[in-house]
Amino acid sequence: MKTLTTGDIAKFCDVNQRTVIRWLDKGALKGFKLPGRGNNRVKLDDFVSFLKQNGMPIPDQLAKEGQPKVLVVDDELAVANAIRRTLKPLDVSTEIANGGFEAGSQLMMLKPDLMTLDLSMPGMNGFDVIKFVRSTEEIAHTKVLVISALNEIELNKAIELGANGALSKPFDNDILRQAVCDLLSIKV
Amino acid sequence: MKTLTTGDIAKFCDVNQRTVIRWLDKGALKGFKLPGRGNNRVKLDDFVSFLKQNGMPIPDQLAKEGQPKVLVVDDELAVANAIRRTLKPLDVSTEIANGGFEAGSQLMMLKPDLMTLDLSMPGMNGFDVIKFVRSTEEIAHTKVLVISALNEIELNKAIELGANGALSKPFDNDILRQAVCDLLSIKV
DNA sequence: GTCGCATATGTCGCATATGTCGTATAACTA
DNA sequence: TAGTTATACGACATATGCGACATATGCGAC
Repeated sequence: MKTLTTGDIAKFCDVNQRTVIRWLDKGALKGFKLPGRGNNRVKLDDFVSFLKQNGMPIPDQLAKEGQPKVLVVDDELAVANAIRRTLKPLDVSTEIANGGFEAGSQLMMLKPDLMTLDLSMPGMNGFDVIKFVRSTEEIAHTKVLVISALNEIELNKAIELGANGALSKPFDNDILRQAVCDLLSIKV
Repeated sequence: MKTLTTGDIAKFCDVNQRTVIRWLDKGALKGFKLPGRGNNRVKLDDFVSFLKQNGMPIPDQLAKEGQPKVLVVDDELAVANAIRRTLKPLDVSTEIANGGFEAGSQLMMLKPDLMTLDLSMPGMNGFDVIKFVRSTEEIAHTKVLVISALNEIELNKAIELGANGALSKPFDNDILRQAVCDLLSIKV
């Protein structure tokens, strides 16, 4: 578990260390204290969410944590790779899950900002996945973008269940990029 | 009784080992010394209460409290329920995952102490699951008990890949209970 | 604009916690 | 047994928390 000291944070934010300590005292930034004299430590994740929450720039060194994470769920590796390739120009990190087990484990491990979801995969019901995401607190905020060859009616059903968007397969690259950017509030 | 060295604790807390020794000297952290040159050991329980007392985050690797958690992975609900029923008399909590997605998400969410695994499920390769568990730090300690209708050769392959045990389906209730107890070091 | 106020942030000094390094040796591994 | 790794500890360097005070910032009123 990587942690940061007040000094580290002061450098990252280009502020005085005293100020960081005050943020911690006030509770603006979440942290904990070592038993000695109460030296502060902040978990890397907490720091990154603090930065995001305040719209502060994320240092290059932490950029990997800062980039929005996208999980591509599709059992056809060719399709998954095509999606990844399409998203390449964007400032996001993408992971591929080509099976139900991988999808589930990666979803809970990465807690991605957005997942693209194929509705029809062997041994896995896409609609159930949407319901699961929406009802599981830790990932409830995850945007779900359905990419499916199913008809309009099914796509609408996905939206009703809580998906944030739906594209029919085959998809247009530009439209996919646009949809992802819209959902993540980043520029193309 | 599981104990930790100063080095272990230093890693967990992301602190210098020298500091851990000072905590021990000062009595902030309870421990005892080996007869040799006085190398320190800390009981796991003492370390956990130390973390709690100081409001420090507890690595989920150590979070274990209460009943051991068992995750039953099987696509046939009847089988899964049978396993759960068999384990009912034991002092464990059981959850069922009857699909690849559920298996993956529950595995990462619960981080169970033991999972029973059906090797042949639609859209999911049991061997890959074993490899995944063994190579993923957060759950590498999870015991894997394969329960499969496949032949001996396949079961052995599972063991070689890192499964902690393998039973052929249909299973004998007593043998299953015994296997689970052995792996979790609890009494029947 | 600028005046004034409330508040956030910067600066300084001190006591002390934590990090670093080197060395002798315990503890582990085969 | 021999070789490897981990550990304790002293001594020193650096970082940290905090109080007290100085300065900067945002913002409404005029």
